[in-house]
Amino acid sequence: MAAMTESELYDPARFPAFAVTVDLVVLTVRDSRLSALLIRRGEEPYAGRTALPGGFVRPAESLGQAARRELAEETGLADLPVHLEQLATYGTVDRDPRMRVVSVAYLALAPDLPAPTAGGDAADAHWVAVADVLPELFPAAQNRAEGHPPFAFDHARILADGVERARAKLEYTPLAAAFCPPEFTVGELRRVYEAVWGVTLDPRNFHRKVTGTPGYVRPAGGTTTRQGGRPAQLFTRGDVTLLNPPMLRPA
Amino acid sequence: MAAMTESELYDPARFPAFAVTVDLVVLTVRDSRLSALLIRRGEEPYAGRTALPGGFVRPAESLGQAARRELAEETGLADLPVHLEQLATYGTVDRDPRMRVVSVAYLALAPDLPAPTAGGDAADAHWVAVADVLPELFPAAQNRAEGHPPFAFDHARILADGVERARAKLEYTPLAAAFCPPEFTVGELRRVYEAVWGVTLDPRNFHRKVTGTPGYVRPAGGTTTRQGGRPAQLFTRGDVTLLNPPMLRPA
DNA sequence: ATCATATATCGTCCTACTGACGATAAATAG
DNA sequence: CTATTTATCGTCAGTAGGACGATATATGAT
Repeated sequence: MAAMTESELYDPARFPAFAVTVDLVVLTVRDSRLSALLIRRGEEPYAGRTALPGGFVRPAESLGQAARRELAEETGLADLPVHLEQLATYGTVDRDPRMRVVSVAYLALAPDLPAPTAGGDAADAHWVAVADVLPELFPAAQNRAEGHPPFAFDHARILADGVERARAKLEYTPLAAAFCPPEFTVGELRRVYEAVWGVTLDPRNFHRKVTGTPGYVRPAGGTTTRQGGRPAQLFTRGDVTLLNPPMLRPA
Repeated sequence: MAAMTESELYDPARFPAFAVTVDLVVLTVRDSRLSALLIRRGEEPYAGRTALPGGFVRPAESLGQAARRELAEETGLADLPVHLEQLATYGTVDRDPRMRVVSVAYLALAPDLPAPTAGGDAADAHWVAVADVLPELFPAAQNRAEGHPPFAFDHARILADGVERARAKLEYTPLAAAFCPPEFTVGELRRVYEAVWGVTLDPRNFHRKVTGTPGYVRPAGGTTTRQGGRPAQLFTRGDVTLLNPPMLRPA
């Protein structure tokens, strides 16, 4: 039995080839709303449907390299300080009607970009508020229950998985700062949590929590009045990778 | 540009095929030690090296189905009540010298099995204490620093990633019970945490924590004296999927 | 039988963290 | 000049968690 399994392993004819793609869940916070970078498909299958940016992995690049390349192509900006991590891999038999495709999804968290869709391939990419396309992820908001356009492939699930991953990571890592510019205020950081989690947080307790968690943020020296009201101190990202104690989502 | 990308997408000749495999990180707790199911490779490449069980994904099965099939083949026991979840996907260009292989790793958590390696393909599979092959994951133990056999491919990293996933999941999910038989004692559950995290926990505080977390465990009615000492109450798994409050690893 | 030992379980004390919320500071809008 | 907005500091009570004492009930040794 074991020998037969080994012979099967090494016989490429018995194990047909797969196409491998990367799909990107690129999230940002715009106007206090969690938003995703989405495209509209121009060709079959699923022509006209909303989809995640992505593409085939090339023979000479690793999965992570493919994800970074696609990200640079779709956002039109290379070498961005965006956080990129693998999300999950999707390999249902008939998720693509043309051939057997295994898709490795990546999650990217970006600050609100100055030129969101400037580049070439990014011509048809645009930011969409997640609450408008997946309202079930924001039960607190009054869901207008509008019929939003269906997604291509299993991209609705991938996007939902990416949002859930981001929500979980905000709890115990300092990744919320990845949604902010290099210098940010406590209020801006709080609005990130509120947008991603779909909740409202007490500004006073949040301020105490952030400034009291060692290594989360470091004073940058200046102040700003970007948001109106009393000027707020500017901070930069700290150096910890794990928040202790963690930020807890309200039950 | 966008049109050219689309034409690339649909031209199978320009995007060569990948082989797709699943690799399994199967963990259990035996004799109070975290152990993994490992095999010894019989053929090149990496003949003689230690490796994770796994194999090629078949054309008609999904990734999860392939993982369950391999698990059944390797453990020799089908329909086991083991927890199985996707871990991560590894796709470095030259991780396999024969061809371009993308491997989707799965994490399985099992109670100590009565017949660990009974089945056919499982002839050369055996349980190995993780601390013996990856001592750097257990800095608290006095590392005997023995040269352990090197792993095939990138399986050392995959195993390490699986252990780290398991460690994290014990904190905020009731998955520790997946290492226990259907009925277990608080002490047995504590030894799971101690084995996986590589720490010692205060039995009194642990008992208070577990019995005080709503939905984690439910009294089964009987008692047992499996471990010697005063008889302990038996419990079964509760119905929550998220522990609140979570079990916290000692800093 | 008695004692040593091992495990299980309950309780106490103290500190840290958190949620609810009052109060003050400093900008802008009218 | 006043209302409004955002930022920041404090207070207070309830909860959770680490350290650890005390007791209960089994097995194994003498």
